Amino acid sequence: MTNKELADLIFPNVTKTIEDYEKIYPKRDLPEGAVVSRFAPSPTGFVHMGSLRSAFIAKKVPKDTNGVFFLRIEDTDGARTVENGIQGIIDDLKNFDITIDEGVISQEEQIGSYGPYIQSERKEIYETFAKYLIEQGLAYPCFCSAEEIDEIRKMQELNKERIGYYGSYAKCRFLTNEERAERIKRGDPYIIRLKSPGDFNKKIVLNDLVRGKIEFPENDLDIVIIKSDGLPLYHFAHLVDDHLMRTTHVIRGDEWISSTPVHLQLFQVFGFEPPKYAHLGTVMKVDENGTRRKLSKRKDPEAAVSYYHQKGIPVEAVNLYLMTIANTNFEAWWDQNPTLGIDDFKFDFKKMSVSGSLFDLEKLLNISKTYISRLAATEVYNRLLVWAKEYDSEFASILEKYKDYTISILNIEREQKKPRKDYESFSTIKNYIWYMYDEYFTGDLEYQFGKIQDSEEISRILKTYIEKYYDYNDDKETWFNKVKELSKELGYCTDMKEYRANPDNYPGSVADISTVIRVATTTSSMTPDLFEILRLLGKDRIQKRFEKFIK
RNA sequence: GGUCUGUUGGUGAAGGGGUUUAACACAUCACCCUCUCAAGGUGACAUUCACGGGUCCGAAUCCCGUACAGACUACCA
Repeated sequence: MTNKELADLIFPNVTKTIEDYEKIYPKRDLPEGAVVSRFAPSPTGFVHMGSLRSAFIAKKVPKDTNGVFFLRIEDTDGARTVENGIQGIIDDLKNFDITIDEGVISQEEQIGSYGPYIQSERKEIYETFAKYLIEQGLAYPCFCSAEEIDEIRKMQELNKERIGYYGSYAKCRFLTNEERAERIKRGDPYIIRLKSPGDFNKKIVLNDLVRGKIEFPENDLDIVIIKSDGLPLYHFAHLVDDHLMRTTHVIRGDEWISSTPVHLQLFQVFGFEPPKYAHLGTVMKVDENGTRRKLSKRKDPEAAVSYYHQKGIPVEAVNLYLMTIANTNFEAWWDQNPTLGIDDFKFDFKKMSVSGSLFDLEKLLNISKTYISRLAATEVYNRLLVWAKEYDSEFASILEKYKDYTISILNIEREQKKPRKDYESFSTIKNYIWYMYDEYFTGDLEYQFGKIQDSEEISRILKTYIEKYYDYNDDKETWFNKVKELSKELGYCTDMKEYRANPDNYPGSVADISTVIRVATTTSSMTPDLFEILRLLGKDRIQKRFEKFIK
């Protein structure tokens, strides 16, 4: 029995050939140096910070080179697939401004002419490639059961040999085509394995874009290419898809590095030019007990990309952070080119850290703070509103009701050379400005007075201030001079240097007087510029808030 | 067990044989500025690059070994 006959027996319905597919998916017509890259997750639901980082880089490189970035869904394992998993991935990518040129854009819809981009829809293509291999005698059906494989492994462990289906352990490799055909006809379950041409004693070199030259022994394992459910295994799907989709760069996590010899071999067997590989270090995190470990979707809320969306951390800030951990020279560049954005920066694989970087939420928040501080107040308002509409509808309605007022609040200490950096995310803004709204300034409030606690004294300060000194029309300088006059009248020190030198000579200073006014109007001793706050609040509200303390 | 990879301050890291007394950034601390806070400014923060050998006039940088960590070693991706 010939290999061709065996191949026809196994894949009777395959009518197309590899050549046919080469024509259907021709070489891409792209400018010199254009990179075609992809993000290829399993539909397990959410995108993890580490995957987002991969997706970010996989998108960035084509963007820099006028190439193509596509999204492929790797759903060949039913056990991993989650309901609405595809939608979850699409949403997460969308939320982080990772737009695709080709691929899956919704549960039902795909764009691009190199599809389908969902692996379960490509079964026929994989079969065509597998059939070719069988015809060439480069693949064979394997009838070994899970138990048999298990036994082989145990024996190998016992003999301290390399584990796997190879050499003389690859029992089904030695079956004749007649035996194979007979068992297939008999209905024995089987899978398809590659007849590996590799030699473990020979070396194969991978030129990784991030790590440089890595030497491996050749793969001599007869790996599974088609499972019993008829779907391909990752390695085989990668070969078929990335060849046909004309991927030039495979950018993926470094957990794949060990299987690259298999992938290289597969490309060699077909005579295809392999893509370039870039293996990215794992994103780590420090555990409670101080050890490093992979950022975990289960244990670390900050690992889920949706966390940032919920927190209202601007996408740009997350991207800026990803860029700083992706390319070590980005931060310095950004510092020198504050007006330029990520798009103006050219990514370089050589400027990547090889070992896994530690995920630093604090640094991300710092970047976020800086980013928000550089936005115009109206921009902050608009984005705050978008966030609030999704996560805090009560706040959203207040924001809408007092639009101009809110913008003025957000503008405090903003339009200056070094803007104030208070807000790390949209979700925290409310904590900083709630007291500006009467809707929130009700009920039992907790006032945190400073040095001056005596209620008689507080009453006296506020009463004198509002009756004698306060004038809505004062400018900032006049306003503060009046606070000083008030302090003087009540016996407090108006010169901070003098006060610090001789604190015992005074009951307190102008700072303490300011604090009383500040706390009475806001409950907090820590606020932005008090003059601005008083001006925005207006006399009526100030008076009303003072009443609580004036006897 | 095998195969790969990595290890520079609290963190991200630069530097790949000699102008590095190890850049820069985040964090921390101190001081300054200052009506509070934030911001900003100034300064402090690794006598040393996991450890042990070797090569060299000279090593964080090259070589060997050890330790530790991670990945892979599935009909998962």
